[in-house]
Amino acid sequence: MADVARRAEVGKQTVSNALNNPELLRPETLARVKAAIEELGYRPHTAARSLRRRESRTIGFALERSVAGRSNAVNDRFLHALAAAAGYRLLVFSVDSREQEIERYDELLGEQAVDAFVLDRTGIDDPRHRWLHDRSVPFAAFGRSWSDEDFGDWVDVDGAAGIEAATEHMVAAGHRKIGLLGWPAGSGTGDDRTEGWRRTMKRHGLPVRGLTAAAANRPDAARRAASALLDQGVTAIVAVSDALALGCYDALRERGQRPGADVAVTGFDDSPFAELLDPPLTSVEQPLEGAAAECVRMLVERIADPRRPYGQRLLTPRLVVRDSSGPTAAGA
Amino acid sequence: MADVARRAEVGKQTVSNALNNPELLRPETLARVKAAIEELGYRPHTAARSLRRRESRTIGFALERSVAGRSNAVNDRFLHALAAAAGYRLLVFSVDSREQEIERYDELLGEQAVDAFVLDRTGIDDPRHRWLHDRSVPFAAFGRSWSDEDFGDWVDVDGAAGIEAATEHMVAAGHRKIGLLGWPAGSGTGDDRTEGWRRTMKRHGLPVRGLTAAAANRPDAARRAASALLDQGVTAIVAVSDALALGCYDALRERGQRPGADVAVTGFDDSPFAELLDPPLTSVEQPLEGAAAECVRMLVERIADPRRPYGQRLLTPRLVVRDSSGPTAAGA
DNA sequence: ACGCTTGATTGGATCGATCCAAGCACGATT
DNA sequence: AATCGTGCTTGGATCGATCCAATCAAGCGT
Repeated sequence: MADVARRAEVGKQTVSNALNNPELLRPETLARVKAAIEELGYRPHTAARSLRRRESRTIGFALERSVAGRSNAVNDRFLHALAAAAGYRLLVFSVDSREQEIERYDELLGEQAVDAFVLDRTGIDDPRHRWLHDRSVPFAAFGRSWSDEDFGDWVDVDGAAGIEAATEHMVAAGHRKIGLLGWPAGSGTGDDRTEGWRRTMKRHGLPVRGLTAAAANRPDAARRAASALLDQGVTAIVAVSDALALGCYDALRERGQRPGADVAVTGFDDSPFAELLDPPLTSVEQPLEGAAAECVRMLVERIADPRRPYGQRLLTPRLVVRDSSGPTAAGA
Repeated sequence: MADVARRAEVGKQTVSNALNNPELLRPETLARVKAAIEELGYRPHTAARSLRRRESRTIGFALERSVAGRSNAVNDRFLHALAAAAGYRLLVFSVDSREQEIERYDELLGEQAVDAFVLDRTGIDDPRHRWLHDRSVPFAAFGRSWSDEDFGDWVDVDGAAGIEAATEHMVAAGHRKIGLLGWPAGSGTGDDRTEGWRRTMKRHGLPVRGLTAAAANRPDAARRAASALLDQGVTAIVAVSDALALGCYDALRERGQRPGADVAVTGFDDSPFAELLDPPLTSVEQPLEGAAAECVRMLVERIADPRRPYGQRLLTPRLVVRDSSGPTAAGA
């Protein structure tokens, strides 16, 4: 910095102002300083700046060990968008469990290596929210806070609205007997999505009784559950995950039928394999980039004003229509 | 730190030594300092340490924008393992192109925010290697350096060995006419994998002529290519990607045949959906954790001794056997 | 008992950028 | 023309940990 100051024939403080409060400088001086910075390729030293400012301008994000069976590809786009957060760096650390995650929070905060955290995969009565709240650490969660005391800012995808879009799509294609393939009751996410189907059916005066089945994301269980729905004579199945939709494919093939042609099928998540299937799977795409951007926005606002009330935001996902849900209306 | 020193009744330098050169302290003093650190919950300030030591102990990793069609789930496990690198932090930043990636390198190095980089998805004549090499920036690549001048340390998965394992598995099950479903020639990775099949077939004195087909990772192209192989009367197909294996599934079903039962199929990458398929897909699993660990190991060694010769390492992947490749030997 | 060596401990200077308060120049006002 | 005020610029102190050189205590041999 001293070199830049000398070259621009100003004091070092003026260089600092040129970077942090450019409006304080006379345009002419500012230009001279900027030129010197450019010529010398000067960049402020991160550590020195953090030390003096008492902030790291870094966001921490915990990467949990991949859980088998649970789709992790979701993280990928989200992470990319998070990393693109303007003005902040992203420090990624890995944890094997919830408890370890909080331990690492403690470490990183103690070392002042991060200013805030972004949380992922929130659970029921997630201990992280309270821990961070109690210490007034800024954080934003991707995934709603499933506890009664609604600590913290969060963004989530409106699963009900996503399934609603899928169901509407089926209705518009002429289907009337539309089954829902869900997860066993009790998971907040799954119940939320199921509710989207139920309310859409009711709005259209369509039947819901006996038209739901549930299974975990395993191929055999999903196939059996889908089979049970087909036994009810449904002409369309809305699944709450792509893995479950895959079970529908299997169940249909078992009967010599074809997804899309004989029975319409939709999934959820728009996994990478959705477009690789035959027929390609219609699925609900999560707005991960939007969610990441919203997390960062909330974080920035919270850092600016730590006392503002907590905010929440639901993002509406988008239905990606492919061949598995049509093109022919099967309900004629 | 001053507080800790006061509490332990020593000078601040002694506290520093307790952390960085514990062997310099009398055991008794060390214990007293450690106790004080514990009681006060003291943690060294990252920025201050970086400033003085002139190193950040942070590794940079560029996350490229997800390319549609290309599996990104691979990154997930790799990233987790990278983040677990002992003694180093992981700074993730996002880039949209190769050129932008180098720009960001320049920025981060200028700010002294990172000490080294880990590279991913290396390409032919990758510009990053030379750029980093010219500036003597420590780096390690996941993916071999495909250029003649072999700049840089790298680790890669031995694709040929992986396909070899898959092919051997087929041979052991009694198959003799084993087809290879590859990518169009010209991709280093694809050609390497194809070579693994060829050499295994030759070693066993099995035919290779007319038993290869190629397609990109798109469902229709893959299905047609797989169909061509089936026309040749193969009893087993080794595919160089899971997406291509999916094409085999489709081609078989078109003929009323079943993967695993009628014709054996294997894929590559062990994508999350491999075990969701019906039948579950036998696939070659990449040792991503090992690759990440090896990258970090190489990086640490290079930082310790910047002049040591560049090193390379090939890791052998593991075949995950599921139902698509058996259980019945079809070659009888 | 004394000096000497070894080993642990101490205070002071330093890394690079920012904050603070004081200084200077310039233009406007009377 | 002198004074005042505003706005830009300046040097000095500071953030927290580490490096350096000097000091101090203890242990050993003579």
